[in-house]
Amino acid sequence: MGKAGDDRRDQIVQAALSAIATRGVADVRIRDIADAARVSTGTVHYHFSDIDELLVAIHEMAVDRFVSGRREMLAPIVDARHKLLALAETGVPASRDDELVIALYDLSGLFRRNAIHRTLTRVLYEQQVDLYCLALEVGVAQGHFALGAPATDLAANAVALEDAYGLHIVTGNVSITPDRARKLLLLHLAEVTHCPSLLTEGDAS
Amino acid sequence: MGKAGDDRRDQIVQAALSAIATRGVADVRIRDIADAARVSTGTVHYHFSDIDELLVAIHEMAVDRFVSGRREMLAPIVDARHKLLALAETGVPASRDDELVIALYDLSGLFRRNAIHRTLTRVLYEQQVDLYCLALEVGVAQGHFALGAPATDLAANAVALEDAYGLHIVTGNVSITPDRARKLLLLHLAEVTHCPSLLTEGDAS
Amino acid sequence: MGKAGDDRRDQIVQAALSAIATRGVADVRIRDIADAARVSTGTVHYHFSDIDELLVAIHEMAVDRFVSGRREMLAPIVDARHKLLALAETGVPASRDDELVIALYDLSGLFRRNAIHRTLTRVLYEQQVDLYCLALEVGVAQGHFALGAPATDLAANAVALEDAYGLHIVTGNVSITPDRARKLLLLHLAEVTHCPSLLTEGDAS
Amino acid sequence: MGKAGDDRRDQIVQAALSAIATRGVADVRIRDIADAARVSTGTVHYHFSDIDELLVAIHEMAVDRFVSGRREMLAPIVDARHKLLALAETGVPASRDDELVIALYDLSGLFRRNAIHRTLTRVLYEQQVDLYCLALEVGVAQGHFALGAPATDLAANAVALEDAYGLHIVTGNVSITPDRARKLLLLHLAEVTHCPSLLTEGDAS
DNA sequence: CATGAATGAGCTTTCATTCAT
DNA sequence: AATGAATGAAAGCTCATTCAT
Repeated sequence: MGKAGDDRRDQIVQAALSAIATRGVADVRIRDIADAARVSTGTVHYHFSDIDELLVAIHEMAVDRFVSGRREMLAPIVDARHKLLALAETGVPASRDDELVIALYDLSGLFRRNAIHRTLTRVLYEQQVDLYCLALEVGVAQGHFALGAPATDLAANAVALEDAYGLHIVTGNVSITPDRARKLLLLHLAEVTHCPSLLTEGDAS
Repeated sequence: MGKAGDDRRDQIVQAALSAIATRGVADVRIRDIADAARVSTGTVHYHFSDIDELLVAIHEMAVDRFVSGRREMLAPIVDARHKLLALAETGVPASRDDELVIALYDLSGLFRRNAIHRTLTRVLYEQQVDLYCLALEVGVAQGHFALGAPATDLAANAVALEDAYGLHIVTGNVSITPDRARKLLLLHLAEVTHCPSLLTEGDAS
Repeated sequence: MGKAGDDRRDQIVQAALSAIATRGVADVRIRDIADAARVSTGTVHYHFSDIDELLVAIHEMAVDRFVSGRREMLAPIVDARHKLLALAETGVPASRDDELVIALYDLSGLFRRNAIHRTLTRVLYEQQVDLYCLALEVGVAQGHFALGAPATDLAANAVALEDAYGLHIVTGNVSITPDRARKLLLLHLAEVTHCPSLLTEGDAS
Repeated sequence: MGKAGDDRRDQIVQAALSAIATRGVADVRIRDIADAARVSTGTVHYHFSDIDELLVAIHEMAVDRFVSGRREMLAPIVDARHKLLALAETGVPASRDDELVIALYDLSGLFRRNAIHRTLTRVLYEQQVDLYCLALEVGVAQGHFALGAPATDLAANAVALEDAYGLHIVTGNVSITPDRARKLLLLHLAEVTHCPSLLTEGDAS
């Protein structure tokens, strides 16, 4: 019983993510979401009492998926340099059509409506920082990296770069292509870790 | 006649900026803008036949003001280190209530509605990059900085940091205070310019 | 089978009466009735193909219960003065929470939707008049009452007083408490029957 | 400015009264009211932020009109017997189509939604009692009436009869015609004032 | 028989837009 | 130029009703 209901909820949330990526939070209508989920508007309201509840659910899902996605990707990698390369690879949206990333930026703008959006945005940020932090510290332990500042600070900057370039890419800023964004991120990482091989391998990949 | 009309237009644009900062683009209504400008909704329509025209005007004004503001601030400063410090100082919103910055982030999200918003966002970005670029190159010429990568790339990263931290600050992410954001930005600048004095003076200020 | 089905019908009708008393006919939803009956909305529809059918059933039950309740109460009483006292006692709702009475007033307002509600309201009224009429005529026969007008007219007025005060009580008119309503009704009865002992015994009870 | 706006408000309230009398509070829609007032639904909302605010305004107007109408009618009448006759004449709706009375009964049923409806109903009741009270006391002073109970109690009963018969008339109870209701009310008044001439004159009118 | 997820017609409400003043 | 009352299209939301299970 709960299973089927949850499935339908997930289906709607997933459709809503897509609808938001397409139209933007400011312009998305229940009907767009219903259409994308192939259900009626009544069904959307049956599962979410109002639109804000749905928006929160979308934001939660998006954050979850982004966080767990990267964490799982990172876990099996042993060499910290490869961890960092993998982070750089996935930290920048592959294209301006990355629905998850587009929605994440849009939803963060709802912080005025509901504080949960603020919290989710902050949690997402902190999780990303933690991922970078871990990779940096492991790299130091492995003797690959030498840090000139606390790992936390360097990690914070790395995530900030991801965030900013991600925003430029999804808003279609032609100055910033995914490739260039990734290169600039690696440039930063190579510099602060004093590990030039990041650049070489980054190019190679 | 044109003069008075322009004044009224400016008044509305300024009020709209404030209204957007308060309610968010997604939720702002003509009525909010009219209220903030102390005029009627009819007057808003008299000066802006459709709302997108108004949003573009706001975006243009915000970009203009931000760009020219920083440029003028920077012009009289001779020492590149001081230029950089000044950039770092003003590149991060002083508080989460910085209406200009809040509106700029919000308006960039309208790129789907009208390509002008995309262009304006890109122009803003490039202008900021240029400012940093100039400061870096002057610093090299003055013998204060030694760059390990093209000035453009380093400038791009600096602006990206500004952008990301600005977004976190205005959305109320408590992990990122203006002070910490400024410190992290300076950390980056000191590292890539190999000019540690940026940190010292940054602390002192 | 029919037995069990009738039980379920009764359960729903009873729940609906309660739901109407709580929310008012104007605002009651099938969902409220289903909740009160501890069944699903589907079950309500299974037993009552449309809502008006249910409302009629509720009205019928309420009228039946009210009429038969008073009739049974009255039957074993011999002395007409006690009959009248008993009528006065039960003719006024004991409190503003009397669900049966609340629902009866509310349902009478549905006369526009379905003429049966009009008929039921009239039948209820006439039955009450008959009860008073009988008591008055028995009292005359017993030599306790002397009527200055036809028993029907006096009975009509008595029921009218019951109705009006009942309405005030259930709508929460603080000017009219159950006690005061009963006293005013007895005042009227004592006067028209020229039987002052009604007042004395009324006070004593 | 206020004048025109108030006129439009009054027009809508008046139309709403009519619409409620026609369809019942439970079934009336904003569209019905807008149609009756010959305006758009938007205009109704422009003047009344929600439907409850409008319902309260209607109730207030109905009570005002009913109270002041009877008070003005009564003022110039000197003889208390004529006052009473006039009250009886106007206290019972002339027909089941009396919009003011229909609406008053319907609106009193909204006490659950908003306590103002309860208050208004009570105020209406008390005003009517005051009117009867005055007439009774004047009659005593003029030597026409001899009361066997406090004027307040007798007045309360008179208003209760009005209320009950009014309700039966507007709900279309064929047992109770306006003429019969008036006769029964006068019967009561004649009895409690010990002034049989009320009946004679009542018949004559 | 009973359920409750799903539906969609129909309602209230919002709000950009118009226009007489 | 400026107003704000009025509009009505468009949106969110409610809820009676259906139907597969």
